[in-house]
Amino acid sequence: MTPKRKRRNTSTRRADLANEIAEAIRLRLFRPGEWLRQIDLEERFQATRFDVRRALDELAVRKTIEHVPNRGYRVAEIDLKTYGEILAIRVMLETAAAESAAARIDGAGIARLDALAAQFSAAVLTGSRTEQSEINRAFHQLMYSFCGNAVLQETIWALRDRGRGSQITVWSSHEALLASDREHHAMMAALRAGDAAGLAALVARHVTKGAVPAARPAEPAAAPKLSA
Amino acid sequence: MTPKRKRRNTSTRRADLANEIAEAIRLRLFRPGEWLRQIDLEERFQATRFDVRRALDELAVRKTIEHVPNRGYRVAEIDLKTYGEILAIRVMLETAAAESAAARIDGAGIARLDALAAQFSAAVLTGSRTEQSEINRAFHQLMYSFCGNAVLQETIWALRDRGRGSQITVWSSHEALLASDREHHAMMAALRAGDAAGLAALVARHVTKGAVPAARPAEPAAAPKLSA
DNA sequence: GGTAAAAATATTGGCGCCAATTATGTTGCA
DNA sequence: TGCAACATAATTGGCGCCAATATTTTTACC
Repeated sequence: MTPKRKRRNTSTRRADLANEIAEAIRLRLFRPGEWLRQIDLEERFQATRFDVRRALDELAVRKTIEHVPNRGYRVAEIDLKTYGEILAIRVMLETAAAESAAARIDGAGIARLDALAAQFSAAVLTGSRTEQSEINRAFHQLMYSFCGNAVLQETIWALRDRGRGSQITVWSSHEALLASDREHHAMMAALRAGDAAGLAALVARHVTKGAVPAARPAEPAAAPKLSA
Repeated sequence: MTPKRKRRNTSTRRADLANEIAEAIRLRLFRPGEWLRQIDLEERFQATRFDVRRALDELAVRKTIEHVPNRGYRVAEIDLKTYGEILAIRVMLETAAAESAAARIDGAGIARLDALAAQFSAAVLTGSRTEQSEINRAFHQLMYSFCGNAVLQETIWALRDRGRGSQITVWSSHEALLASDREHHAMMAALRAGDAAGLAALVARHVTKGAVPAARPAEPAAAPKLSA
């Protein structure tokens, strides 16, 4: 097994490695609390130790992982309080982004979003959990991309990524998954009708209800409070 | 000039250096667009080159500075569009934080805030611009600290720091400075009355009006829009 | 056999060296 | 003098080495 490409462009490598690792964490290839050994990452991503360390540092700043001196880096585990805090902020930002998107999206955009909603519907039946997750991500990403505020989008995705390392089952049951799917189509209807307020309300519920603590899946979704 | 302390605790050094540099940028010791030469930073902060590079990397991730490969790092210059986008988000988050703080602050907290408001009033008359700025920062920091949402606070301050590298005069005139001072005291009145909605409205105006483009200082503050 | 000390192993992380790149200064030529 | 090509200096940044620290295994002793 000779190293296929020990060193490639070197400038793109550096920048993307952090995102590659972040994606692996999103896909649950590394679980919350798990240690990320530098040697393993070197091999898995065919990168130099130096680049690995840089990427880990970046992810630590982004709070995706946690750094323990002389122990290493591990996927961040966030407690329920912090998770609730993140949700509260997400509700504010995502409703705002959706409202703005409703006012700015055009026909072509709606068509593309529709396609993703349909893809999700299909994935609910046949796809894997990670497939569903990625399509869901793409749907919301595309929707918020019409809000016209790049910083707002960055902030939203930073928060979503940060909330990942929690003991939360995003779709705690198949019914929850179906509910998400229905809500996507309801959002599309609101978008087509130009009903910004309605869309915002849907998004608020979607964000809050989509993620239920794994321990108590039947808990009714509380009204979004600012503190957990 | 012998180096007083070339290496100190080494673990705190690393973590704090980024914040020290960030503070220097806040205080305008480095101006937007200015290059941060690693050798200079080494000497000024008595740190090793390695630590300097780490700190610069961190600030680049935080978007406080910008990295140009093979050129180095420079204080980020943000355009008016991005600045507007940041303001729009800040209005959302800071009004929410203020509203929550109003419901949770106690008498002792109000007293401490009052002290800072008084300090600001004094600094308006006698203090330097950076003094005013730091006291103002402390005032808002303390106020938001009562909101009960740590992530929200982090997010707010990340955005405030990020908006710093713009061609904006925060207090474009002495009148603007006086207005800020008056608004601080108005906020205190709202807090004492437990008027969360009133406080939120004040904060929204404060955030939006406090920062006026230097080029057109007389422009009336527009209603907060989501996109710039 | 169980526990504690000690050795061996594994992993992280500080740091210096120097190649690559860019900026600056100088020379030669029209 | 103005411009371009070249030489020189300054600066960044990749990377390997190995010391410091943590973890596991072995050994020794009760």
